[in-house]
Amino acid sequence: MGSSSNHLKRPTIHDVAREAGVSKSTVSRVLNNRGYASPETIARVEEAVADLNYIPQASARGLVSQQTNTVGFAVNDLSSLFMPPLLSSIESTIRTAGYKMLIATVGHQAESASDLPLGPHNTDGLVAFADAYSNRQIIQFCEQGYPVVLLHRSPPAGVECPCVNIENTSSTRALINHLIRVHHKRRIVFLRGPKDQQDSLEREEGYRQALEENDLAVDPALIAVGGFNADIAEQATHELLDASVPFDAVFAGDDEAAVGVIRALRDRSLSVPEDVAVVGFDDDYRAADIDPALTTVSVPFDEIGEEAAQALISYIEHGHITSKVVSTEVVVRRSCGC
Amino acid sequence: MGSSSNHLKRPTIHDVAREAGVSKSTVSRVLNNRGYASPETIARVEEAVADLNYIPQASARGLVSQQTNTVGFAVNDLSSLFMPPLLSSIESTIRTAGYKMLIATVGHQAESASDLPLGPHNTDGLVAFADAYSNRQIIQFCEQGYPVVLLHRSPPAGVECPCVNIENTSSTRALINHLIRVHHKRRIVFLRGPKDQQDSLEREEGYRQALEENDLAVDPALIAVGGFNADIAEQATHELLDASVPFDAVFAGDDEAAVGVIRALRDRSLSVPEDVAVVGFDDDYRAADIDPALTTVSVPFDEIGEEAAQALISYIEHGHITSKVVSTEVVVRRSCGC
DNA sequence: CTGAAAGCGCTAACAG
DNA sequence: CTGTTAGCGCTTTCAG
Repeated sequence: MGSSSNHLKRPTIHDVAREAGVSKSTVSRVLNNRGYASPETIARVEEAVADLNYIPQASARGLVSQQTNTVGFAVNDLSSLFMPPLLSSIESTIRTAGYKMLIATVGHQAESASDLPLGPHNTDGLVAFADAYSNRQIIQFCEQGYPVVLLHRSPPAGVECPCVNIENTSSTRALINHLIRVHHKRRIVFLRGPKDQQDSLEREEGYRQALEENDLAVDPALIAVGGFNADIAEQATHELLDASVPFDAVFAGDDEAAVGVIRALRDRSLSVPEDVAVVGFDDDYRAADIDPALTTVSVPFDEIGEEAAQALISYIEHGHITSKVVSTEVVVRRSCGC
Repeated sequence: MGSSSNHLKRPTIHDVAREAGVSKSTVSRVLNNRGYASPETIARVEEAVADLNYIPQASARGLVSQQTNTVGFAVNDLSSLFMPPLLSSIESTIRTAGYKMLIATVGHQAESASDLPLGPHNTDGLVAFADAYSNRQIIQFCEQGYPVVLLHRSPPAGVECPCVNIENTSSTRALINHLIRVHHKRRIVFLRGPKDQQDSLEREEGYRQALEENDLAVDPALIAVGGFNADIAEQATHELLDASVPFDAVFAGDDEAAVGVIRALRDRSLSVPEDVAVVGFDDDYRAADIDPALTTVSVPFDEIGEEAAQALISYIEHGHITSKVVSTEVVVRRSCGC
């Protein structure tokens, strides 16, 4: 491997030292401005650095300092629509703090340890999205004292670990209440997200609470799986229709799924919101522009990303462990009937 | 920095060697399966590795091997809607090839070299999106023999460098021809993307060619800046309307801008496509679901990402330099009048 | 088949 | 204020 054509050897600190007529340690000192150095020495070193176009090698620094100045971001799927704001805010926050960002999609399976994609061997800490890492792995990280911040999930029992979550239950309750009280919907479908995902569980809880509050029974026939995914939700909607389960509204679990539900409904010549109201969760990029404009719950992904990144940095640098639940808010548009 | 609570020291190769009763070199050999080792030695080492939960430290490996097994992806903006498929395909391709992915947004300004976010000091190569890096920097990378693959842009004059681009001109020409020939549009606005961006330039060229082909003059009053951005495009549309420039169609430059154009038109009580046809470029996530469904040009971002990643890997590992133009295709929906 | 020894590029005491 | 001296954890000749 690594046999490209013309590899000009990159200059080392030694070359800079020679060029500037000083020792390596002096060069190191001025580069990290640690300790004093005479103004003219500094100038000579800086000139040599510029001349040779010298940049210190990250692995050499990392080896001696035992820090990578890199943080990881582990996700299950990079292609979700809320990733752009999330990634963008995390990246900019950690960059401002002087770190680099290593990204990996983690399949929850490849945990043969030997090829852990992100961990203490290559990062100073990481943000773990939802169920990218297993409980076992998270516990192990915590016990090792390796900084991890959980995103969209809570710590496993018994470990203390910073996390940032969103408010799911009460906003879902408000959303469903709107459907029931304002639009007089009675048979509301709920589409679950991926199995055991905390957001999905909490949204289901909000759904149940709203029904209860209004003395509506929870009909198991109205609960299906949308997987936070348009295709799965589209399919699920068709199945509900095929089974002749009567319903007058759908809470799709998230916006992605809502798009699938709307497609299926249209396909069956049902109109939204007249025949069936559809609501989502996330208020993603497209929510305001699709037809009909989607009633949903807005989630400030950029704020979440910034909080998570900030929490990680403060954990890494000061050992502070801080958690946060960011609030969300119902956004009423046309798809609910308004 | 780095003073978290309870840092249990991670095991080193030395600990594994002691635990397994062999030397460090033997452990290294079995871990990288280089050279022979007796089956029982292998077993003992593997057991020790598992027991101690040992993972080799990336910087130590990198220092000695002079490879990081990491590639960079440099973008100007992580929050674009085509990032998810692009990131996802790049990440999965390079992960399959055994690399990690370091991501950075590069502001084209912070090139004080000393803090180059991605470069030979921390990666084995990188994919550079559009104008994330300046010509000067790209040339320097090439001269150093540092592998760079350009995405959505061509190499600066004089350097040879793999790149993957999309077909802009002919698909734009086809798109505009459709507006002219099928829908009899005569005054078609073109909204430029970011200054000097190659995609924007090529799309403008396609626009001009189509007009010429149909003996229509290019009216400078119909060319404005949409910046590949909804807000800017919305604003630009309002300005055109305010200036009473007559037009019957808009090619927004990309889908993002098209959404902004549609918003502005609606705001002025103009109907799309009846009063004004609107077309975009990219066929992003929302294009099919907005109102009206957007006529656009579909761009296979996942294919592009995979090609770029593949090109980079083959450059890094074999020194092969291969370029590619991926083809795009007009997708006719409702917003053009169909 | 395995161990000893050297060194990757850098930083961090410690003297001067 | 600056140079000398040790390593950081790992891979890799080179002997055995």
